[in-house]
Formats: sequence, structure tokens, C-alpha cells
Amino acid sequence: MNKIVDLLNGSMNGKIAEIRGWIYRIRSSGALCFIVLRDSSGIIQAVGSRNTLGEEKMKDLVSLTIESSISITGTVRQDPRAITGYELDISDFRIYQRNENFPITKDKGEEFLLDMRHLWLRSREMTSIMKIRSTAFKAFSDFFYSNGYYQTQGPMMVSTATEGGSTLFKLQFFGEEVSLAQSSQFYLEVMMFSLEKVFTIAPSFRAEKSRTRRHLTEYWHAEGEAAWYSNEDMMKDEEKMIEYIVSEVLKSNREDLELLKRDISKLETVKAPFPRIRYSDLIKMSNEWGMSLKYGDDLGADEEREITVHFDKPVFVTHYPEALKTFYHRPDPESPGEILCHDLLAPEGFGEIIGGGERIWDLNELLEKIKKYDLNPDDYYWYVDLRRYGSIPHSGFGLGMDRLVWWICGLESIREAIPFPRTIRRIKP
RNA sequence: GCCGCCGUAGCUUAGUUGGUAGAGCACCCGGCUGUUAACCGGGCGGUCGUCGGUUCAAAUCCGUCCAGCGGCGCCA
Repeated sequence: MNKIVDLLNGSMNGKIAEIRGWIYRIRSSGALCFIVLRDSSGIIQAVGSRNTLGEEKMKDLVSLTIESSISITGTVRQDPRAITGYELDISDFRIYQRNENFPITKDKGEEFLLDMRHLWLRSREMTSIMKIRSTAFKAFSDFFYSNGYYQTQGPMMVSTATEGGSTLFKLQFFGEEVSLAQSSQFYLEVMMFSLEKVFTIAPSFRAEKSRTRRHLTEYWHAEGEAAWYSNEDMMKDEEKMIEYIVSEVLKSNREDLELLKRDISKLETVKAPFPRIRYSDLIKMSNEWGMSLKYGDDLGADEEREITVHFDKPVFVTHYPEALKTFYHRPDPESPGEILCHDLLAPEGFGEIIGGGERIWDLNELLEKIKKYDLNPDDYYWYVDLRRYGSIPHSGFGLGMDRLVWWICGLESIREAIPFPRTIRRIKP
């Protein structure tokens, strides 16, 4: 048994091969029939002729439908007329399943394809995106493993909010109301006290009623937390991590990027270090670029888009005003009113893919912040305990893996970057 | 939550100043020895999202509800 990709490099030319997979295209012209077969490695055209196969078998072959499963034996032959440069002269075949008509044909709308996602995932576009996604997930883990981090896991059913109260998915837990995790950050902070440097890749759930091309209600959140790290230390790991993931995709998925018509030159410039811009400086710069932002304004999606087009690589925005971020961020002792945090904005208008920074590690400072944000300290007793017993400076980050894949692939919507998107109006398939 | 857009055959859609619905794909039948989401001939397929209103007459104008998409906010 051969993989299709192995028939396309010339080494099998003139030899007998057997491949199996699914019918990607089928056309017949009387005594000839052309089948483009697909497997996970690629596509190749196979040619059946009545003269070779006989009337009966030819009829069997010609009447097959898109996505029927079949194995084909034949002779590999180089032919410029074939879609991938080589084709297979069919000497024999075995049908595994003869399909009813496949629901997906050409000219399908986005909504229909989302309903048929379980079948649309077989398309060449989705296959390429999923291969790139696989590379990205592997590269993320590999990077942190080789930089002294341990992989760990937090719970997905939680009783504590990380960010705020309004965006939680509630569910019943033996009579008690609990919620789905919005982030594993607090649990990573716990694990940090034994493992020092930790990372996780887990789903996060947000019940925000977002209706944009960059939001999912269930997304894959890649988070890290590192003991003794400053904000700057954390950014250094992150930029190397992003550079590594992009370089791994460029190495392993060049053909996939080409199939997606991604401008590869836009990815080749993604090399550390990335620019770091303080929020206050960004406000000044943005006014030179014609935006009317004043200190204290949050960066909206339009502003992010406008900012990122001035750079050919991702850019860190640091030192936001305290009021713009949540309670656990550590204020900068050297710059009152500002916090030691960073967002990473992906270029070409894709915008925020990482949020991170230094965490408050002083007990009283944290307790004051909890009070100031009108939160109940009892809900956070274990998080507060971390500041009670051997507290240390530390930093962390959260990366939206789907947003990363969305940007690397240059996709229209983040829904294309995940196999089974969950949005405000989609829970199937 | 706020703002905008859309809904016509299984799918993608055309439909003029209101005059009674047209195409491509898919599907079925037939043809074709080099097709590239082939081509040629024939066939099947519509409560024009729902309910109501205006009118001699509504896919078209008005209102309602339903469904979807996008933008903002929130964030990754």
C-alpha cells in the first residue's frame, strides 16, 4: 500500500502502486474515466479505460460518486495532463463504499459549509489548515519543553471567575452552580510553585455575545506561567516561541500555505525581537498616524488594525494604564498608574493574539485590588494563599491558538482555523 | 447589549417603474478515448423565510416575527 504523496516524486514512475482513499473528482468520457483520488497526503489522477477493465468493471467505476472510498492498483506514469503531474493507469480496484450523492458540490455558501463541517473538513483547504494547526500545536509544546517548562492541566469546571462575572458559561454541578473555565492562568500560578515554569493548552469558554471574525465562544488557550520572570523576561520567551512556531510551519507546511494562497513573504519576516511600544508612546505615535486617541482610551479593533500595518512583524504593546486591565496585573513601581503587562498584536491587521504580564505577588497589594474591584476575597482564597506562602515575582501569558492559526494561514474568519467552531449561534456539528 | 445587511429550486443566484418566476450546479436518462469542480442533448425540481397590510394585481411597497451574516463593545 502506498501513500499518494509517494507517487508524486518520480521514484515510482513506471512501477505498480496501490493506493486507497476517497474520490475527490470523477469524470467520464465514454470509454475513459478519470478519478482524482484523495488521501491525507495529497491527490492524484487515476485513469480507467474500458479496453483494460472490460465493460462490467468500467460500469462499476464510472458510476461511483464523490467521496466514495476505494483502493486502486495501477501503473504510475508521469503525465503533464494530470493535475499533480503523475497519474495511475488503473488495472484493478476495490470499492469499500459506494456513496449516495455527496451533499457538498461547488458553489456552496459559508453557512451551508458550516452545517456540513463534518464533511467539509475533507476539503483540501480545510485539510491544509488542519495540518498547519497541528504543526502549530506541536511547535508550541516543543518550544516550551525545550526551554525548561513542564506541561500541566487545570480544571475546566470551576467555581471562580478569572476575568469577570458576565461572560461565564454556567452549568449545574450536583446542585451547585459552577462555570466553565475562561482561563487556566490561576491554576498555572498554583503549579508554578512546584514546577517553576509551566504551560498548558486547554479550551477556554467565554459567553460573550461577540459577533466578529476573531471571536469564538470555545477556543484553545495556550498559557504559560514562569517563576522569577519579569514582564520583559516573559516577552522574550514569547517572541522566540512565535518565531519558532512560524518557522516550523514554513518548514513543514509550505505547500499548505501555497494552497491557501498565503503570502509567505509576510511570514518570513517574523523574527525576534519584536518591537516593544509603551502604551503612552503608542498614543503619541497613533496621533501622528492620524488617529484621535487620548491617554486612557482602550485600543479598539480599528486602532489595532491601523497600528499593526505600520510593522512587518508582531508588536508588543506594554504598560497599559491600570484602569484598562483586570485586578491581578502588577503595577509598575517606576511608573505610577501603569501596569507591567503586554499584549502582542499580529501584523496585517490581525490584532491581539497574546495577553500577558507580571502578576501581583504582594499579599496586601492583591487584597486591596480584590477589594477595589468589588470581588469577594473568599472566592479567591486559594489564589490569595499563593501570596501568603513563599510568594515570588512571576509572569505569564495567554495565547489564542485559533487566532494564531487564523493569522498564520491568513484566513478570513477564525471559524476556519478550528475544526468545530463554537460561536454565539453555532453548537453543531 | 448597540448598529448595519441578507433570506427566491437541494446548493449558488437573476428578477427592470408592482403585471403572475429564469439560469448555473447537483440529480435522473442518453452521447463522448484525455478530462482538469469537462463537454453536448433531454428530463426532474419553486407556498419567492413567517404572519399580516396596501393594491385590480406583491418575490417586488409597508409592518411583524423567525433565521443567518457582518461591524462595535468585550477579549485570546
